[in-house]
Formats: sequence, structure tokens, C-alpha cells
Amino acid sequence: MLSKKTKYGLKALAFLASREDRKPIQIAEIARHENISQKFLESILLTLRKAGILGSKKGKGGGYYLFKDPADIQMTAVMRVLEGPIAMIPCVSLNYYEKCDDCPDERSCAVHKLMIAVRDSALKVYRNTTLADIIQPD
Amino acid sequence: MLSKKTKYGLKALAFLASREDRKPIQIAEIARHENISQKFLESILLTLRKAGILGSKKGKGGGYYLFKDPADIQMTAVMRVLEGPIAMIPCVSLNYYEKCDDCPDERSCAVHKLMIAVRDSALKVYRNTTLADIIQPD
DNA sequence: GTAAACTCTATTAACCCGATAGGATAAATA
DNA sequence: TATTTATCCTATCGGGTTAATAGAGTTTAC
Repeated sequence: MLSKKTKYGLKALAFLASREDRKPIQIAEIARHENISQKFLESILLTLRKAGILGSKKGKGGGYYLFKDPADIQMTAVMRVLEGPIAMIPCVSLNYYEKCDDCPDERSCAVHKLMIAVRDSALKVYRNTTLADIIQPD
Repeated sequence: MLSKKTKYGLKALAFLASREDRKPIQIAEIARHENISQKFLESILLTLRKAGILGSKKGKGGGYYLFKDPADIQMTAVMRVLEGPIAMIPCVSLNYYEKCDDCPDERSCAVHKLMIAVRDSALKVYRNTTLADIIQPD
């Protein structure tokens, strides 16, 4: 399941990207527009800022804004920050590899094999999709 | 994240499929061979039986066995039974569709769009992979 | 009829998620 | 410099899910 954190984060990013200007938008406005709990959104935007995807400005006239052009923001980065590893199981994770305790031999593990295929297919989608792509109407 | 339920279920299926004969195998033997808590595995195998993927035989000499040929068991079926819907969010689920409360228009929703692509890529993998495929060595 | 094995329900502990609260910090402006 | 605006950060909490365990019930082979 996609977490609400990721869902809200994506929606917020899409909202920011859909604005022509790059002026800071306040949390409250994003929350209102996307029907998101403001306090929860606050923590999500903070995460995205720490990950270098958003910039922020404090004080009056402050808010959040995209750091890069939407076409330069890959879904791989966004998903990793919000949802965590793209792999469904640590033993096939590129960035967070971890061995299974119970598995004597990865090469002959059926789960491993299947999950490699799933990971690769998801990666392909995330790598080929940018923020610009998902705000376009069909 | 892949649940342990799914992981163990897949391992058990792979173990059953790797046996040449189709005689019933006891839970205890599968659990031992795959390093799985026997009681937990018990409930998983029961689920797979109710879903028509496994057959069982009670009493002495009983156990679980594959109902069909491994090449006829698609991962779509297994994943749906063990892990649930393949879609990461109900609004893009083929079999368990549900509208988001907060989303005024699906067609213009960035999350929707991305998740459709992810779902399709996962489906492609699961549909093209059978139990026979994942027990083969590379 | 007895032992072997699946069936089913109930319970538990641990963990994670979504949400909220409250104050600290920083910037703009008058 | 005082005030207002808005982000920053930590802590907490309820509820739900997951993984695992326990135990009694039922069916079958021999």
C-alpha cells in the first residue's frame, strides 16, 4: 500500500509544479487545496526539503517551492524519500541491501528471483517518469 | 514491503513445486526446510488451500500438495491471495477499486497517473511469471 | 481405536501509521 | 526593535496491522 505520506507528498509536489511561478507557497494553502491535514503535511514537506527536493523560506511571504525544474525531478528520488526503498524486500534492494536470516542461498531463492523482476519493472517506471510527466493531462 | 506471510507462502509453494512427485508434504517438513514458524505457516497454507492453489489431505500420510502444474500457477493469483491487491492504492485497483475521499477528479490526479503506470508494470511481471519460472536456476 | 495430520478460533506482543500539540526558530516589515 | 508570519522540530497518542503462539476440534490411515 502507498502510504498517505507518499500520496500527500506527491500531491503537494504536483501542486507546486503546476504553478507557473516559483514563489514560495505556504503550507496552509497547499493543505487547503489538496485536502490534507496541515500538520501532517508540514512534516512531509520538511522531509522533502531535507532531501533536497524542496526549498523553503521562513517568515512573512515564506513557504515551500521546488528546487529544480519539474522535468528534472525523477520519481525514483521522490519515492525513495517518501515511501522508502523501491524493492519490496531488503535482499533485492539496491540502496538498502540486507540479507534474509532464513535464506541459505539467495541465488536459488524463488522469492529473491521474483522480487528482482518486480523491482526492476518498478524502477523502470520511476526512472522514466518525472514530476513534469504526472502533472500533464492525458 | 513484502509481508512475511507472502514471503513464506512463496517459499512453501516453491518447495512443493520443486518436488517431482505430487504426494502430500506435511507442514512440519516444509517449515523445517524453509526455516519458518510452523504455526504461522499453517495459517498461510490454509489460505492458499482456500484460494484453490493448494490441495490438502488430512490424517496420517496427509499434507499439502499443488493443485495444478507449476507452469499453470501465475504469480498474479498468488500475490493477490497472499499480499492483497497489486495496485498500491485502491483508486487504481482492478479488483478492489475504491475512490479517494480527498480527490475531486481522478483524471487530473498526479498520484493516480503514476500509480496506474506502476500497477501495469507490476501486473506485466506477475502475469508473465509462473511458479515454474521462479524455481528454475538462472 | 489410536496416532497422525490438517482445521479453526482466539489471543498476544510488537510494531507502524496517521494525526495532533506545542513550542523553538527564523525572517520580514513597520 | 517589536511584532507578525511561517517554517522547524520533538514528543506523544490511538488505532490498526502483522507475526507468532496456543489449544481444542476434526478427519483419515492403518
